[in-house]
Amino acid sequence: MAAYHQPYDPYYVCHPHLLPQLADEPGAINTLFISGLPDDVKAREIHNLFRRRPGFESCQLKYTGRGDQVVAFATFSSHRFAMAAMNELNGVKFDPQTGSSLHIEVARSNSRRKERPGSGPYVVIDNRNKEPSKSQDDQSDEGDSDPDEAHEPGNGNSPKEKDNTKSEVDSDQDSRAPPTSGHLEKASESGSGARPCSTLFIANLGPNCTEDELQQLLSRYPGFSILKIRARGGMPVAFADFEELEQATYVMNDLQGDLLSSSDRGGMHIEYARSKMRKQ
DNA sequence: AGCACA
Repeated sequence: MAAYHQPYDPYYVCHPHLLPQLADEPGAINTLFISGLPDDVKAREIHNLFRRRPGFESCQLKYTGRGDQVVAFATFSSHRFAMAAMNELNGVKFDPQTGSSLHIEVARSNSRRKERPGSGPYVVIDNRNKEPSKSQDDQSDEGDSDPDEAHEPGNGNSPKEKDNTKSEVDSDQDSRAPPTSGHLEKASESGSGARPCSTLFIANLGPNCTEDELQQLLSRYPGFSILKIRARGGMPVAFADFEELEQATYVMNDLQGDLLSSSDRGGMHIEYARSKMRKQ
């Protein structure tokens, strides 16, 4: 079926302002923190990565000054949109050459640094050691340093370092179907297609995955209660129950695509379980 | 793509 609005725009994904815009509770974070970027990443690349994601508002690239480390922030019009983008892009391979993959988390605080007409398309913050000879080389926008954002993100619970390897980033090619094509529906919590549940379903485990291995990993997260593994003849799958939905969601996002030492077929695939684990 | 326990 042809999209009766915008039939000819290959860049068309969907218009954020047409999507159901559930109001964020005050204080909701709508900014993502992106690390795992190659040190030669360009602001343009970050912009291209996010610009067609529903609800995208602005992004900025930041040279932290710690070595060549570069991080980025992307701001969306709502928390949900930010989560959707995070779920789609987290763990994605950003540079096929080096194999570096994106690590995306919710930022510690919202970016106040919106895209401003006067400041050019990309916001770049350069904290690299200012060599006397070399003035600010980038299109940095203003003088005030950045009091707003958080580098080492962490929602109070971020015990790990990752090495994911996942799908290819679709950054620039505009060939993606809109997640929502016009008609209203409860914005899906994305991530899994399933509806949110405080029990997680963990698949793509290797045949040698042990309950112990998963237990070790999961027990580092707040709210984790019970793990169950089923082999059911085929590959093992696991169910992990959490006290709160938010804690399950955090773990799903944090561990998505991660490799276990027993993994032999890629990283874990984590979704919300179809039903909450029965308390017993 | 794979979702159990009651």
